[in-house]
Amino acid sequence: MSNGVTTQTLTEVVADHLRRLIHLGEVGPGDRLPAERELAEQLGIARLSLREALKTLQNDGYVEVRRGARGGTYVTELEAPVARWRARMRTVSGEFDDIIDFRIGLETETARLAAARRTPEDLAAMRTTIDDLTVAHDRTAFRLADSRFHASLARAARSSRLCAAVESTRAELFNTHDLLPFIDPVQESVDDHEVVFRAVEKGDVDAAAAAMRDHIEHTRTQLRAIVFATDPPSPDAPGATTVS
Amino acid sequence: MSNGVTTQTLTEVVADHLRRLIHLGEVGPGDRLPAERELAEQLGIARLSLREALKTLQNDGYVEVRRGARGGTYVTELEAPVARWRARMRTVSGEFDDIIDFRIGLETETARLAAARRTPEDLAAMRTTIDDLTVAHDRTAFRLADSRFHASLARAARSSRLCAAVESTRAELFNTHDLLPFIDPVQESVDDHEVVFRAVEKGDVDAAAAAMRDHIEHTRTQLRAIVFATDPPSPDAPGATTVS
DNA sequence: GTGCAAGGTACAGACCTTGTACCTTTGTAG
DNA sequence: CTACAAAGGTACAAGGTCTGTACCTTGCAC
Repeated sequence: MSNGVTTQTLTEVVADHLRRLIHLGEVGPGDRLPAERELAEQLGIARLSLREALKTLQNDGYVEVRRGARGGTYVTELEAPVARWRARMRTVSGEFDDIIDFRIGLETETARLAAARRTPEDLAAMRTTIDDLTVAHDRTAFRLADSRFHASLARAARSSRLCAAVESTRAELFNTHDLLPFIDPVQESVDDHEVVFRAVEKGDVDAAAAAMRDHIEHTRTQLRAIVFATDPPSPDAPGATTVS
Repeated sequence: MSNGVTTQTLTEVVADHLRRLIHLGEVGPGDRLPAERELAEQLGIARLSLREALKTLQNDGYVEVRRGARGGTYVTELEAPVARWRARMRTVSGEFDDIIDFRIGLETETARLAAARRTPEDLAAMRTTIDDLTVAHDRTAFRLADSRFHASLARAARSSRLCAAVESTRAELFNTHDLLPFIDPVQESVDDHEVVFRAVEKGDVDAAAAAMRDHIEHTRTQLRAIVFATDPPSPDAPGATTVS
């Protein structure tokens, strides 16, 4: 009738959770995570379970752990994970476009609903994230503001499922700005967000959906150029099957 | 920084898996599941784990278990789960529209991509499911054909994420045809599918998306009437907090 | 060089999952 | 009406996972 089912271990769940926070930019390179005991309590798990998850992230090159006073768990520059992600996008056929197509489905509808349902408070929240985006002076700040913009849009759409799915899907992509030196794509991206915002503000559902589609297609183009560049900035994997 | 994380037990995962098969119509009222030993092997789990999951489904009124020769696990008429689902949709504010909105986002994009990418084989597969739909003579057959239509569309869209998400979301709704005696909504539904199919066949992406949107809005209307009817066909729960 | 705030390690108890063996119920063939 | 076979029902021991608790080690700051 059907095939296998399995459970994840707590360690895996926690590792995924933390990885997602990093991918979404909630914590970025150089940041320190809370102390183990504290974080374990926040997550409602035993310290050992957390430690195992951190071990995984350490092996994957997401964090490094230092002992002693001023010790703790610090997010790395993410070179290794980015290289592995890039190798995977090149290797696994269709994966890249699959994610982008999915995002388009989710986010165009989100934009549409947001345009129909947004309150003045929603608009204010979105405005703030766009302002943050404009003044962002480094990758981490930019990425975080970007995530927050899409999240505030999803909140304005009043759809918890869209909200959750948008976030999950964003977490599957490293943001452009982790892959490139912090340069020109930025202005285009800021403009895109502005266009979406204006349409949502006006309450023009079709324009909002169209603007969002354009924005994500721009992202597709940018990312594709980086992922499939023949001149690779790859610090690690050659092109082989480093896929986990 | 964030809140709790947990794992599911195998029992929960298996129960969800089986519940989903029932919701999707892969097995319907009166059907018998494979014998415990056999099913456990298919799923790659111990018999005890499966038994615990079946116990859950039994308590929830999805299946009944009979002993002896000709014994086994049989899917019920689903009255209790449907009543509980209905109570929940009435009670949890916004849940109902949340699910429908999400479906619209997923399935309009699916239709759009399917129209752009479908091969002759895809069209043939879709045609088959529509034919099944037309000649379906009972709830179960209808529901299964309906699920299959949407699945074949998602396959034509060549997007594994959309495919998976469409299926998951469909599993969150009991199909209309479990909620009503088998009557008039059917013809409208068949026509809707036909319209979507024609647009996909023609390769008209906008028409396909629009047709799908209309179809799901029709479903919303139908379902809403049933869920929020003041004259309840409720065989079980009054209207109270039977929500699990 | 002492204090202290981290991470590192160890261990026992509770719970989950598995594999295996055996018992009970019940329809039906002979 | 008896015996068989095909199901579910029960029991148990071994191994894995998660938790709580206690204690050790490292290395910065004063």
